[in-house]
Amino acid sequence: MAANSQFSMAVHVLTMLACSGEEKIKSDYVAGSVNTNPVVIRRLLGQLNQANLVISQTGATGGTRLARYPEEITLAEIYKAVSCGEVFALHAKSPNQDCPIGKNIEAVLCNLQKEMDKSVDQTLSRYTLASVIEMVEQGRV
Amino acid sequence: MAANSQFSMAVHVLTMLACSGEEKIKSDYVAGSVNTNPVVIRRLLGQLNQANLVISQTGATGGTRLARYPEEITLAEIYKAVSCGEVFALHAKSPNQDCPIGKNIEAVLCNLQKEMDKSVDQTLSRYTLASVIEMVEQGRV
DNA sequence: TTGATTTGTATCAAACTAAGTTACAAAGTT
DNA sequence: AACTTTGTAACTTAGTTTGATACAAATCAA
Repeated sequence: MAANSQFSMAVHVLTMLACSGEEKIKSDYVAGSVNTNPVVIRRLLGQLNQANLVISQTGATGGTRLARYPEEITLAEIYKAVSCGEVFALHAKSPNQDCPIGKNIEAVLCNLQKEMDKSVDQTLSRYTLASVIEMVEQGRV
Repeated sequence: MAANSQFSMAVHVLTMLACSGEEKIKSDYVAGSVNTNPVVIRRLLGQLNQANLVISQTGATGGTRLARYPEEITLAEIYKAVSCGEVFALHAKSPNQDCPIGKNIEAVLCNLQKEMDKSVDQTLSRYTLASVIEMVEQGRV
């Protein structure tokens, strides 16, 4: 399965917004840097808006800017905003409940899933948008 | 995007094999418990076979059994065997290289990706198939 | 007020992926 | 030789993602 690339795009877009400070940026401009369609960007910004990460404005001088300072936005928040928030999925179809393993495995996996999500969250919480900008500016790898 | 459910299925299948000890199990039987098609199971077992987690045999008395003891198989190995091994994907299309952010963001994300993968690996390494069986048997949640 | 611009969203098509199904060759047992 | 099971190819179906077009609603400037 192809992993979600929306998170990468979101970090990219938010980094651009962060670098523009208070100035509002247009979806057309962002689309140019991300190399995609403006509507794709607006859809993504819609999700980030719902998560209170950005503020958008319609109209002639409209556009989008960050809702908070880059130091106050962690990558964990961004991940939560655009991902299903699950590293792996539980069974699509429920297992056969007559099988003793099938009956109990789901609960075990569900707990494991929660633990994984916590682990991912902790790792991503160590970074803020500000730290990403630093790395990008320094060309550090 | 929908996360991969193959890992869940793999853990389920391997738990069944573990509970059967040395006895070989047929894909038809497994399919019944997982509630899917035998060919789907055989495809999955093919991946697990390539990762040296199971051993299969064709023929009238054929089937599949674990290649190692359940204590020696970690969930991290299973995850690696059936997943792309990436929590999130990098940009599908490469960003615009004329943009200073687009130019450097990929390297930063790539490093972050590696760190995430390591974090996931560490968490899953704490569990073996044997510990999963314990949890399933105890109906512990 | 009018015209221009931009977001937000609906709708559609194309591309891709995953899952399920059928079919059958190859391997192994009796 | 007859039977069973895996391994795999080929195809269909369903679901998701991406890209594109279109347009209403919001906002600003003249």
